[in-house]
Amino acid sequence: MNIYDVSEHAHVSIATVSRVINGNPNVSEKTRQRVLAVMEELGYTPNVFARSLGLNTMKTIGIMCSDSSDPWLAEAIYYLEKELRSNGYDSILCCSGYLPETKKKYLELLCSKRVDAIILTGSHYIEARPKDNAYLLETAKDIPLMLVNGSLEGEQIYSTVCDDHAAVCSAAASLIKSGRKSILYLYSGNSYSNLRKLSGYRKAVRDAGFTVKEELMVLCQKDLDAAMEQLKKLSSSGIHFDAVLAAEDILAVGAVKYADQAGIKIPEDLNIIGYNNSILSRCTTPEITSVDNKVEALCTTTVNTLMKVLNNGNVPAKTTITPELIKRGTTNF
Amino acid sequence: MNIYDVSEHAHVSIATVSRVINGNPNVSEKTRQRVLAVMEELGYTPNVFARSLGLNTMKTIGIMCSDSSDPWLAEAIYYLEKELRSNGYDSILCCSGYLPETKKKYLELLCSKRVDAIILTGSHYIEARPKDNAYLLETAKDIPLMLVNGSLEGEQIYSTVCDDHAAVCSAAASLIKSGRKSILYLYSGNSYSNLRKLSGYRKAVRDAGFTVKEELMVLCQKDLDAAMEQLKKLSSSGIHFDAVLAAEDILAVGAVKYADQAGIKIPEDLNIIGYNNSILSRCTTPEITSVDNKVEALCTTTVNTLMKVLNNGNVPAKTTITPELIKRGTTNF
DNA sequence: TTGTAGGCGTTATCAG
DNA sequence: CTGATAACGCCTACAA
Repeated sequence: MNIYDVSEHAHVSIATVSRVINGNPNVSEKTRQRVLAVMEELGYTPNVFARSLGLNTMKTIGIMCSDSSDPWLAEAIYYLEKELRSNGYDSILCCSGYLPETKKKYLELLCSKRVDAIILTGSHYIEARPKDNAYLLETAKDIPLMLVNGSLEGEQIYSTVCDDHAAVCSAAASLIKSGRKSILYLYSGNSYSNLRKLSGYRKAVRDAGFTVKEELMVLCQKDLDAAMEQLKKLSSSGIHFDAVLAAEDILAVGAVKYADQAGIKIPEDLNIIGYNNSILSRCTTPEITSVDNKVEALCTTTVNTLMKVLNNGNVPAKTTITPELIKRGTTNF
Repeated sequence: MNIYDVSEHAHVSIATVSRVINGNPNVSEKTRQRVLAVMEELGYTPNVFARSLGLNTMKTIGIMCSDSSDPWLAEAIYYLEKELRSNGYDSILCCSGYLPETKKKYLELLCSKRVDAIILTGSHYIEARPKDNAYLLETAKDIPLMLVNGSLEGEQIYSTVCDDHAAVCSAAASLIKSGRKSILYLYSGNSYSNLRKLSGYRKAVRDAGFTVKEELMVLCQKDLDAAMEQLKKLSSSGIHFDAVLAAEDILAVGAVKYADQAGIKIPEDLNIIGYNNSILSRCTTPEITSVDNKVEALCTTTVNTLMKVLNNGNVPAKTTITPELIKRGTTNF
């Protein structure tokens, strides 16, 4: 079942059938109707492979992320796919994990599939050392690269980010203003975004005239139990804190459970702020104050930008979105 | 940059280059090395579009789900993509929403993309009335359809399901055995899976010699606040219950929060069981006893079956996986 | 072991 | 407005 069959049944050439398929106006209404009728009758569908070969595009975007089961990334993927599809694009999903080698390998794999562009979702793709990002610049010579919540400068690289630095800085400032003296900063990695958040924390502490204490900035696995254990250990080793500012909601949940077990009152004796405003922040009692970093806005902006790029439009290399602090029961300001 | 360029530079025919690309043994080692060197030097990558056209396959599977940001579906997608990729297949993601028309529309869309098979993820694709599933049978005439946690009989349709009926039945039985008299069953839809769960609940109640009360089987939006409000309303309207068996973890979280607010003690005065054993079940205090319906096993089994199908192997039309009750703090058995 | 030639199903360019 | 024909890049008999 191909274009020849249709052309035969409709008594026209394949060129005319092709014109009908592609909405070319240079076809008489009568012919168009006849061709459409035959296509319907034969149940004909154009072969996308042949079309791709000719046009050298499949109208498909690669969506890369480290782990699509992560709630934040899952939500991002949802919005990206939806937005891309409404623009007529398919999405090939590719979970790369967190290792540099596999990230590179999968990026190349996706490229070899000749996708029209690749969206790198989440902050895990940008490393602190420029040389670790070199492969991205290399890939971007071939196809556009879109970063969601990551930032990198380069030809054909477009970033849409949430201002994590400002968000953490302002959250920490709020805690300090409400009387908190020792804010524990809990984070789970050294990605660019994590470092930006950390620097936001440092700034807020300095701005308030306090000294930044190394022992109050704690690296911890991105895991509920790990966070609880970490806090328990810190506390019993004599480190005092009256607030926990977490770089991930799941760590904040760990903080709530730690307080529960230790008999510490929230928010009276301990304030807690999470990050991402995910459903996790609403499962605990009290519910967790959390930074909403606007997944949906990040994703729709990314896709809009991409569409302009693919249409050779002029677009900014970087768009910044402003996060918002959602106040709930774990803080008292 | 195509196979002709490579053949020229390597002083061989395109057939030989093609053989090297495809690992055909009928090439002298010397020639192979020369060709490989040229490919490397030119940075040649085979054009997948041309290849797809000839072979009539892109080695791509369509993954359909209603909403990829749902935690359970997100996890399923993660495992599916990973497993497919390790078998050399790409995944095109397609979120269809919950409406019958859009589900049908997107299924056809995916088909027109000539994917090798479609995986329907989650129980939302099977409706109670056979006529509502007719379009699936129709599609399966063209390509294999794999159901993850849904079951339908038909040519080229393969189902991998978790025994939801048994799981709910046994969970309810455990509650009854531990002395609970009035178990409220909270669910959020009328999909095939939901109806199976409900019937498991009914069975357990009947088996225990109790009468099944309609007012104890409550339909509720799949939402935290909706669940809380629903329970509050039921309670104040005089309906008594000493256990909540929820068809979704998020509903169980709602139950915990309801008890918190109403000053009801868990598990002494109220038992709660959730479903899916998602991270949500670990965020509350106490943590929620939940049915683990084995997402990973469901997904790897599905992909394994699919691979056999695509290799014309003989495979069962239906595989059932046994769920497991994970006991935590919201029950006392 | 290697090369030649035909086919996969479109789209696009011309010529009419 | 319509038709013939040449790409698009690869795979694979078949021939040598």
